[in-house]
Amino acid sequence: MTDTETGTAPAPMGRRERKKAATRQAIADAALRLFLERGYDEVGIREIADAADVSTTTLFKHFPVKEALVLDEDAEHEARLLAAVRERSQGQSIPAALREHALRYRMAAADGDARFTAFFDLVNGTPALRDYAQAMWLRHTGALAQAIAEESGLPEADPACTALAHFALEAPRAARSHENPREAVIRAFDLLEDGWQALTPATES
Amino acid sequence: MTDTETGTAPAPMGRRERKKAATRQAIADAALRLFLERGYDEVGIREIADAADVSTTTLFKHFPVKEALVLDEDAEHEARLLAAVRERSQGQSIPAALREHALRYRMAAADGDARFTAFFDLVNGTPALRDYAQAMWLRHTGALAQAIAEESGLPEADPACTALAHFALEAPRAARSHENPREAVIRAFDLLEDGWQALTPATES
DNA sequence: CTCCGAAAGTGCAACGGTTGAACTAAATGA
DNA sequence: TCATTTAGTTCAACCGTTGCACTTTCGGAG
Repeated sequence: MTDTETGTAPAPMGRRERKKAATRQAIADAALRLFLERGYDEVGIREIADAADVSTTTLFKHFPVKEALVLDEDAEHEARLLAAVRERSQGQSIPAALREHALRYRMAAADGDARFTAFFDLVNGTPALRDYAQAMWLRHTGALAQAIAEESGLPEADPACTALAHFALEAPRAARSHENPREAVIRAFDLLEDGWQALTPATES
Repeated sequence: MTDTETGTAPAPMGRRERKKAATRQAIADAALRLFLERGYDEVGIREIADAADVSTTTLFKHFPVKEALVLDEDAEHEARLLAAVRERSQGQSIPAALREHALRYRMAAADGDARFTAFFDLVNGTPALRDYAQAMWLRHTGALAQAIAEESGLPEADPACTALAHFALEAPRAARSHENPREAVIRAFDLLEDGWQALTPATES
């Protein structure tokens, strides 16, 4: 959340952009603090704007919708997703790499620090945020499908690539209803793994 | 849409329930007419209520949200879905049966009558309605997973059943981005077909 | 038959997210 | 230095949705 040295902007920004970024950060901070304190649905937009000392109009100039106050569109997420496929270890299949990624980045790890866990719980405990997050992941379907096509040697337009991409991104959601989501995700990827193997003509490098 | 002899209520209703049903129908008719004329987003709730000569409060007593004015929760949809699995032809695999169902009931057929096509286009051309419809389908995941478990002999709690159910229901959406969605759906189910075959221990009847 | 309670419907006011319009103020760059 | 951007403001509204208090009307039990 606190973007301390996230390396997002090593480019020297002018006073203007710095102020803009500061305002944005102030809004996001205020929002997250209030949400964690009282719950997403119990905090209104106007209240957040007040806490950050801006007008609601300004708030919406920085974040298109309320959910975005919590879930920032992050280019890193997509980068990591594609990297998981492209830079997978030797001999690892594409579905296996995607499973690893899903387990690492989308299933709550009981160990992480408290701040992160609280954030995770906030998202997972609020339907609006859950849905928004899932929709964000799905927006990477096209890019992921393309990466899969390149890595597998299948024609880029092969719908099988899109299908694998979409299913892989949906797997965590499908697993959500089970007692043990991690196990369920693993099993879901078993399905994809076997199906993919049958579909792909042993072209993998 | 017009439930002329849909067989939904052969039970003799009292005057009261008949009036209620009539009001509901009047609202739905007015809404659909206006939506088709001017587009979903261009018609407000208050206007629909006026057209049906009821108050907005009454409208919301019949339909929980705006989208429901177009997409009625229909028990038949789930029944057909489960029947597709349970009453599939001899030797047909479960994924194959699901593919058939998806192609038949979820991909626009260019031939059908104009009224139906217009309705289909309205839904598919309005993001809010598309999403709502997809969410409705996904609500059948649990029931479908159970049916799959029964038919396949896998333990009912096996996440693979949920995974197959979820993926099958998501397939049409995954195919949406392609030029030829039908072909894309077919290919998506190839993936599931092969994966399922590998997972299932030849227990099928 | 009558009367009571349930349920349909009404009217109105409000809330919360979101948008538009008209405007101010500050930073930028020529 | 001046003109152009553009972040930010203020205010008012829209839209979906909900709550409240109230009326009407049907249905059933005494």
